[in-house]
Formats: sequence, structure tokens, C-alpha cells
Amino acid sequence: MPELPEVEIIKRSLLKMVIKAKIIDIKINNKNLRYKIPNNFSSSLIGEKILKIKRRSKYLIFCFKKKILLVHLGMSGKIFIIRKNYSTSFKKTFYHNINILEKHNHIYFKLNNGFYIIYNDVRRFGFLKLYKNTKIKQIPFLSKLGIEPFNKKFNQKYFQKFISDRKKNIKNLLLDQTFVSGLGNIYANEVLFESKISPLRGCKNLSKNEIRIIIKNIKKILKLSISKGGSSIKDFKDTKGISGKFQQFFKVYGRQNKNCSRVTCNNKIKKIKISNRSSYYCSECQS
DNA sequence: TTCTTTGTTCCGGA
DNA sequence: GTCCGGAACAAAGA
Repeated sequence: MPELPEVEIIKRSLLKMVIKAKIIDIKINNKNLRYKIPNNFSSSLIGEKILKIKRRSKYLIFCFKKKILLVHLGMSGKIFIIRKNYSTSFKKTFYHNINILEKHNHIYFKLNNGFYIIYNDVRRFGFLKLYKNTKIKQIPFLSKLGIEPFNKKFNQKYFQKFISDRKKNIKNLLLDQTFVSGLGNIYANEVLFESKISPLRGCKNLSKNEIRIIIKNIKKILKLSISKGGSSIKDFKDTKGISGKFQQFFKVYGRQNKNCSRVTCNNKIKKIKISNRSSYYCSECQS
């Protein structure tokens, strides 16, 4: 699932390979993503040069001269950068030895530097939206977002001020994108495990030290994941290889009934639902 | 056929 | 007015 670290890795790959390139053709196989791709999508983008690529939370932002393309990968969205002759079928293409199923390649961007950008999405919960003559801060999806976790202003003072009149539990607080933007369910679980805090704790009852630890671990785990993801992409061997690498990294997510990752603990990881989202935690280590 | 998965939005109740 | 959580939504695989 693409969360902030995965999106950051994709952005870095794109920066290396397609920055300053011009879009010379677009092929749309399926318009029905989260939001339907409008009819003028291709004609609006063909001829445009990719001037900047940014990330905000889990959103990718492609900047053109007077247009912005906003991309959200949803649950299963992927972006492939590939060098391929347009006349050849993509059906049997391998990318880092991953077989790309043409069935789920919804949009191809052909660039003037020999590369294609492919938007692939099995579940089609992701979306691409084009904005004309709009500033990044004015885009509705981005204007409501809270602070980025790596921002220095995401600190103790900010945290304490935000929770002063909140009744939420800490798990829901971490998922609240107006509080901090970019944490998803997986990393919220991992951060709380690392911080030894129960996901059910009311955020108002957290001590100063616990808040300090949570902030530290958010930054630490996201950074670690970016470094792991970056290196593991190189090592991907096949689809099994991917899940293996990711599972290796998770200490609590998806580990219900398995032993707690802390060697000093003999407890089993519990799985509960908090606000309809799966929460994994150790009832011994996290309180 | 039903359940699960995600981020986002909407809505009713407090 | 604002906060909170539940439900709905998108699609597909198990």
C-alpha cells in the first residue's frame, strides 16, 4: 500500500528519469478511476514539459507551466517508468523483474526522452486530477492537509496545542490528516508499537514524555521506511519478493496471534477494530 | 456471496 | 459551531 514513504520513493525515481521531459503522447485504457478522467485530459497535457515533481502527504504533484497534475495512488496504484517502443505490446513487460499486467495499466504517458510513465492500479481507487491556473495551496485536496511529519514545526508544542481540546484516542489522532499528513494505518500501528503506547489511549492523557517519544518515532520510522523502500526496490525479485521485504520491516502490522517482536515479551499480538480500521498491538508492551 | 482492504467525504449525534 | 465516529464509496481477490 502506498503511504508517504512509498510516494517519496516514487517521486525520487521520477525526478531522476523524467524531470524536464515533454509529454508527446497519452494513451488511456480506462478512464474510470476514483474520479473519471475527463475527455480533454490528453489534449491538455500533450506538449507540456514536466517542470517540477513534488510530494505532499501521499499526493504526487506534477507541475507544468500553467497546469498541475495531482496524483493519488489510493490502495493499489503504481507508477512505472519504462523505456519501450510504443508499437510493442506492454503485455509481457518486466520492470525490476516484476511482471506488469497490461490489464491494470490505465494510462500511458509517452515522453520525448524515450521513457513512458505508466499508471497501473488493480483496484482503481487512485486518481489523477488536472488543475489549470491553480496554485498548489488552492487545490482542495491539499489545502486541508495538516503539517508534514518531517517539518521541524511538527514538535511537542504543536502536538500539545492540537490535542488540548480533543477527546480522540491516539490511533485516530495519528490517522487524522489535519493533525499530521501522510501517516496511514500501517505506520500508525508501527509508531504506537515502537512507542509502547496503546492505540486505545485517549490523546489527552498522554504525558509530555510519551508525546515526545511518539513524535520521535513518527520521524524515525518514516525515514527508515524510505531508506528500506529505496534499497528494497533494487532487490525486488518477483511479487513474492516484495511482500517478503515489507513484512520483514513491520513489527506489529498484520501479525495477529504471532509472538510480540520484542524478544523480552512472550505475549501474542492482538488485532482489534478502531473506527473500522484494523489495529494491531501488544497488550503487554503497549499501555 | 460475503468479507476485507484504503483514504476520503458525508452525516447525525453530542 | 465543532468534534467525533460510523457508514458509504471506489474495485477486486480470497
